[in-house]
Amino acid sequence: MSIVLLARDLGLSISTVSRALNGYHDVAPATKQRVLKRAREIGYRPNPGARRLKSGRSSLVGVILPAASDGVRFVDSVASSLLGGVEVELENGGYGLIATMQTRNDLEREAALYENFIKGGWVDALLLVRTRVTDARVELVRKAHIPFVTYGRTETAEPYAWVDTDNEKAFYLATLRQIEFGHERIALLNGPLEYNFVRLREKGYTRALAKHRIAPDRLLMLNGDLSEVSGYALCRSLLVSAVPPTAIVCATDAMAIGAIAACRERGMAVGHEISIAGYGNSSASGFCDPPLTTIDHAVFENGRHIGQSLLRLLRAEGKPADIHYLEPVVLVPRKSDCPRK
Amino acid sequence: MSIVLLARDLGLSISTVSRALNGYHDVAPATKQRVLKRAREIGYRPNPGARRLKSGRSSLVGVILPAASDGVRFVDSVASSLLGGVEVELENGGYGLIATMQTRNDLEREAALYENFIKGGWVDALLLVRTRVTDARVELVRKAHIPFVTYGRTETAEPYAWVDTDNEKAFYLATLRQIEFGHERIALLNGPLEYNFVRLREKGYTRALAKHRIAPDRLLMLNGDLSEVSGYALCRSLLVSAVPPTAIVCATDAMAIGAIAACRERGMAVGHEISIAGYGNSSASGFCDPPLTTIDHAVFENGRHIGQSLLRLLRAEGKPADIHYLEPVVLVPRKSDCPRK
DNA sequence: TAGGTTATCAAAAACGTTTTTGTCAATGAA
DNA sequence: TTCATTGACAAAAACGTTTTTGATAACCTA
Repeated sequence: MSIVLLARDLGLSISTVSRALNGYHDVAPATKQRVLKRAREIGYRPNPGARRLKSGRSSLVGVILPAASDGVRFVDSVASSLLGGVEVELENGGYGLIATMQTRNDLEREAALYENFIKGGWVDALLLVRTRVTDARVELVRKAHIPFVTYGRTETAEPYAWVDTDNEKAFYLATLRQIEFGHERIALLNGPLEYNFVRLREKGYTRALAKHRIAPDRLLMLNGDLSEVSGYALCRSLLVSAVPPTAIVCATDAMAIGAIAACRERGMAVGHEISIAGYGNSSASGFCDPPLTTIDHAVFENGRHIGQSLLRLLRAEGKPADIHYLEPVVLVPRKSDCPRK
Repeated sequence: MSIVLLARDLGLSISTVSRALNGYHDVAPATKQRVLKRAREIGYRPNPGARRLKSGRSSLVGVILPAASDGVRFVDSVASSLLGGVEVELENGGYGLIATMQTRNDLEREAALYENFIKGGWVDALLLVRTRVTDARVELVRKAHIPFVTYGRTETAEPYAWVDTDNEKAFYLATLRQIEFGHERIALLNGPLEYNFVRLREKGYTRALAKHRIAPDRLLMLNGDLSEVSGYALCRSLLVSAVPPTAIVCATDAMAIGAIAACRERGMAVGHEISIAGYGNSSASGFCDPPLTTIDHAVFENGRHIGQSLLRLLRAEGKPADIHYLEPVVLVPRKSDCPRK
């Protein structure tokens, strides 16, 4: 019964107080200031449940963070910066960010989880991360008529708002660098094919090969989860193959670090006898041996773009079809890759 | 107007439907089943705002994830597993977990953030992570009369519910191992002293030294943030000092990896000429060169304990003073540490 | 001066639940 | 038979907002 107390304290009606607080124009500037001041003094906080119930708005944006248990983590390295950026922008716009965890990676339960989260009515908009090539969530959320932006693109007919890193360019650059080093047998250690960014990286890789008329070799394009273990195992299998690659580009720095370990195990000098590149410019990438040539991209900035996009949608300042941002990437040359021997 | 539609559809009163849904005993078993069945068919979901408004319960537990920008990250490696465990347990108990981000590490703003989050009334209970030696949040949350459990302990007079990893034991073990290797000048690369786990690790370290009557040397106990960069810089400063250590125990695997890089730079063979140990058993720790001797602990299990503790508090099945869990740790010996030369 | 417009505030009706209180019949005990 | 008890449901009052609709006085304009 908080706004009534505030109103009583001020000798005003509840409605006037409410309208003053919400910036309506039919309240005198003087009283508006008086209300604002007293509200601050008294520490008044509108009950979000009541506000949500009446107005239908919660001033909250939601995100569901994918599972961590299956090795394909999101919460880890990237999310921290990304969500930080989102939060910073949303805060400026008077919105908050809440996240909930997705413990299992089960498509059936995923739909139910999103359904619950949306219909639950906790949030005014949604952020979708880790988009798949075909992603049922996009349709599900669209049907719920709730504004959303995706981090990463997906294949769908209808236009939607997205922010993405230029994965295709990243692997085009990384692969091109290996080709310019004289490599022809270049392996790609990629992630699970269901994810859209994995496809884009493959596309960038093959485009670079095509530019130099190198026929892509299916045996050199491997998929794992994004971890060190996976990078180690895949690289190991490559090294014992009939015609091993002379260069390897990896979908994550973690995979590259695993690959380096596999090479070391077989006595191959990475950065001399074999060329390896990673992706992400993780904090570890500069300190492994040899320091990793990798791709840097401004995740925090990306988060800010997402936040801004969400605000535009929430304020109906733009159509989803017009809201896109492709984050540039930059190659960070270090010592893990080298000219062909 | 959803429950009224359901009630009308069933030919029952709103109150009966509500009481059936909430498991009260003054509704006939037959009608209860009928209501439950129809509710499922129709996809009825009680409006959480209205429920919260009326009953004061939201069935949600909240956690505020500390800043990521200052290098002392939490969201990264640990939180992913921890929150996964929390979520799994809460789900069993009919509760959800929501998180919000703390973008800046400003104590003033932190208080306001917690105040807002609690008074906002979104959650029924709170999880506090990354506890400091003296932590104002604990008092703040206690005064708000909302159940909470901390991950990590703190110094406070009043009893509270906590779950913690045995940091003291971990560094006792790690240091003891170095002593048994014959080392006497053992450095400790620790985190920011404000955090309680940092103090506990220092305590374990000094206890091991004391056991073998080695006088602790303040010059060997360094503090940084938990990153590779920091580990690199601190190790570097140690190596150029008058009497460099022969062994280094680090507060994180990341720091250890940075330290290894510093040693490599000076041509020192880690695992032969110098002994280094990490903490956390991160996925990278097994793949760096040399593979890292480190401390493993079951973060996910820890999360489950937190979830269970929260449920006990929410159901008033226990007093905070009785709810404690100290997670055991185990040393994972690998190749980065070695006997003194 | 009369009529309409505007500025400022108030009254009251919602929003969708939960919970308190009440009703009514059936049951049991005396 | 009578009166208290119980079992199963319903009516209605909240919870704390926002929003629609009204009301009053002050201000214009002709």
